[in-house]
Amino acid sequence: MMDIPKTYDPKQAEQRHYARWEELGAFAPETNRDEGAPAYSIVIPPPNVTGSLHMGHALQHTLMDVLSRHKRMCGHRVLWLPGLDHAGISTQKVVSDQLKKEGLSRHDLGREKFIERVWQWRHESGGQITKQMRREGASVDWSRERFTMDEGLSRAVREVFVRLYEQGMIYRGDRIVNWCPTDQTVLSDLEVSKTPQAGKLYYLRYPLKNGNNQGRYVTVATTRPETMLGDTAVAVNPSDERYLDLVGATIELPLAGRLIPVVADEYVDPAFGTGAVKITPAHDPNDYEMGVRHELPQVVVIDVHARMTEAAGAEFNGLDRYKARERVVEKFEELGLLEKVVDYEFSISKCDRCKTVIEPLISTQWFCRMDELRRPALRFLAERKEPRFFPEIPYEKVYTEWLENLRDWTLSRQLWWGHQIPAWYTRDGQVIVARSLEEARAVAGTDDLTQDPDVLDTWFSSALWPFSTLGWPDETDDLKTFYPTSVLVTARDIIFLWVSRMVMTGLKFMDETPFQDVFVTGTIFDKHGQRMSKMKGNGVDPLEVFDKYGVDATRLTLASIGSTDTRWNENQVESYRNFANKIWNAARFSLLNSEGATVGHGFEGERAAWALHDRWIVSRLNQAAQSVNRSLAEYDFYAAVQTLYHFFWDDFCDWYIELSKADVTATEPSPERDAARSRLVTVLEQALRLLHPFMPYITEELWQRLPGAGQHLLHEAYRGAEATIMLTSYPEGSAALIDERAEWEMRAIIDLVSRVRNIRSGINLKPSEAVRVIVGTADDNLRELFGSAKSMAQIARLTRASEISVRESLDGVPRAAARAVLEQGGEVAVPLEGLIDFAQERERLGRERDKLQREAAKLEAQLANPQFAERAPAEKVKEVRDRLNDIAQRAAALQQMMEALG
RNA sequence: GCCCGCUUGGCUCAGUGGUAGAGCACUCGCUUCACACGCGAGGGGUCAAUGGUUCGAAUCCAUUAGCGGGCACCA
Repeated sequence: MMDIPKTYDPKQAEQRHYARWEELGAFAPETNRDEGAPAYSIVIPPPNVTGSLHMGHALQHTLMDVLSRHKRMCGHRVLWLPGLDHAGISTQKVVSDQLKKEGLSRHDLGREKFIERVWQWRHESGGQITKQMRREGASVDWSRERFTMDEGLSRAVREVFVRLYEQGMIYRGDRIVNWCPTDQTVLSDLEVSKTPQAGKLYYLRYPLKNGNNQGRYVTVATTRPETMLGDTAVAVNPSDERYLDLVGATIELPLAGRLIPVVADEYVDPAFGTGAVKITPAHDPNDYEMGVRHELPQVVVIDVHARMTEAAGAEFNGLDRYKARERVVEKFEELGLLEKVVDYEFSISKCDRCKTVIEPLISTQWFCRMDELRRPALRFLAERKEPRFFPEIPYEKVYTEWLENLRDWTLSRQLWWGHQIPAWYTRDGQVIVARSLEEARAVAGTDDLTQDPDVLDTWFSSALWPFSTLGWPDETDDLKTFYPTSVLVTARDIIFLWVSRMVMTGLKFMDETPFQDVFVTGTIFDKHGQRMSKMKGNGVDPLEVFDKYGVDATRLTLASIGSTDTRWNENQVESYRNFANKIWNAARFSLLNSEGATVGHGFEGERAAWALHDRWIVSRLNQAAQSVNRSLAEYDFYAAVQTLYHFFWDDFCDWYIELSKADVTATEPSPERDAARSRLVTVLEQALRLLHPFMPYITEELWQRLPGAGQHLLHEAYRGAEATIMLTSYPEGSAALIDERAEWEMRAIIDLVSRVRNIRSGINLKPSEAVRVIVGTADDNLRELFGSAKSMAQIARLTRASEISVRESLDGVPRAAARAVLEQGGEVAVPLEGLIDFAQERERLGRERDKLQREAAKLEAQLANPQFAERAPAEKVKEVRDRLNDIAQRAAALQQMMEALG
């Protein structure tokens, strides 16, 4: 306690406390011994096992940790469950790339060996992530850590798949799908994104066959000429008069030589292009639909590698799709069938992961019908507002609209890493969906089965996360206690991919929404407003920020970001680093003067007998506590941080510590000194508790050093646990301890002190130069307040005054004095013989008076408006009238002062 | 194309009907016995524009502009 450094070193504290908390089991819900404690649970959005944590993760984790620590201190049985996602495509890609460097492909290893290799990587990479989370201070229960490929979760995946299949909601079939030629797998609609593309629109002439149409042609417009080789019709709108006579006619498809019909379909927009559309059912989703409507054949001319097939004709067979495009256009030109080519901007689907242009292909895949799943989700939102979105705008609407327009979900992926689809095929093509090979064999009556080689979309297992992690399908205690979870905290880009699907499966299998609230975090951009990304290399590494400013300061910055989109601003972190240092030094002062002090003491006896600043700080503390609790209940993290920051810095440091100093630093030991010191550490201890969910490390570090801090301070639910601030009770804020009178009185003192300081500063007085302060006020209460020996000593100390005198007015004060009007009534004068520039002083007073008069004029105008008195609430009218009186009084006082200056 | 959000001091952001706020930056003065990552005192904004509703608008409505986001099967 003798040698507390002047500067807080975050690293020290960060290294010590996390390991201890973990050892104590303080993160586990079992630490709570209160049988009746309400449960509070959060499942973490499992980070991809391939990734390292970025600032977005740090943001989410900070918010979840604040909530968890807060609720834990409130005595809830808290479970924050950590885990990782196997991230099918990404992970397979990472490991494949590693193999590539060794000159190998996954096929060289074979499926089994490859998967072994992925597991190996999973352990290395996963360790990095959990290490980072520990650094963040995340109070997750590591004993319940889950991975989406764990046996338990895999079992849940199979169970859900089988049940949905049995109910006809999962089916296998041929459909046109999004195919990524690079990743060699199908993708769901959510895994492709449309990007604008500057391209060309090619106008191709298709000659008509048939007798009387000889020599005529139809022109179609297309962005993908190479697909014409797979055309099986041309469509026009049935109401399009230009083409009325053509419906039913036959076209001789150039290059292919195939005969194809002209069909009529409402889908065609007569206003676009030529009003005639080429139809390629095998390679375009819309054409596919139209093909089904008109029973058109499907000619597959592009394969899974985006190369032309044999069906495209010998001349094109094996060509890359873009090469084929050039060739087709050349050919049309040669044949005189290329009408024109125009520049055209359109959007194109790309694979989210590798940015390859998607090739729509017809393929046999597993799908999930969403209708029955989404209906309850929409109903729960409409009828019960579950889940509740924070912020409600825009996310509730975005979520609803997506659910309303949902289409079937493509479940299968042509990968090796993931949950292999629990479907087996007999030699004669029978499909058996079962929970295990044994079950499948029993059903099939044969051992001669082949399992479907495909795996499930990663998001299929994620969709079950809130209950699969708690032991489902078994009815475990955890499931009963912690489902549904309390809140989900996540980034907005996975509301569809993940949140909505969890809601749907939760309602389907647990009959309850998996979380009451969904808090959507903001997005952190770089300082230019660009999204942070690995590719751009503009990301800020949380670990570097931790190293530079400390975890607590970073957490405070992140907490105040909350749901706001914001540009990363290091200055903010620096200012919170300074705040941490302020806390450190406030504690340092308290500890350097703590002999004889005990936390929890010093506030004995009638409150009315306490000193003003003690009543005041207790009032402020309780106001702050109430406010923080209220803010957290609404997920208003920013407000909570602001409250804590200003309570600690402004109220506690700037005023309370200063006002306590005389008593606390008395050189002679005395019961009074002990009591004052106890009060100081008691308030500090409460403040540290309030700060703890946001700044776990520094608060623990300091709390451990407080005299009298120990097990007896723990929340009763944690009785018997080792002493840690983590398990103390969170100050609720008691209305009974809020003292309006003390706050009014302190405002008067603060105002008086500030006025005198302002005067001192205005004439550049050295701190060492003492002044005389004369207060004049007709208010008995104020005279009593300022005139008490205690107050006079404190005011003198804070204003560096040699003498304070309090009177009924400033009459008789020498002309050479700087004066100011007090907000709560009365005036103050500081005699400054020889130091005062009368003209300058008059000017200063005049400026202040003018300002008041301008405001008074506004208020007068308002009162003069008869409509105002008539229509505004009486309470408001009175408020304005009172304020006007107050301002007028002050302005008059200023006027008098100016006159007194001569 | 449709839908949504944002626009507040130099910067990053709070504020959602009744006196414009914070942090940083800036100016002045301070080695005042916790802290210069500090202390004290200041300056700075017609709240994007226009119109409307209202006794009263940064706040509600409409339009416009700029920025950002989501959705969409227009070849």
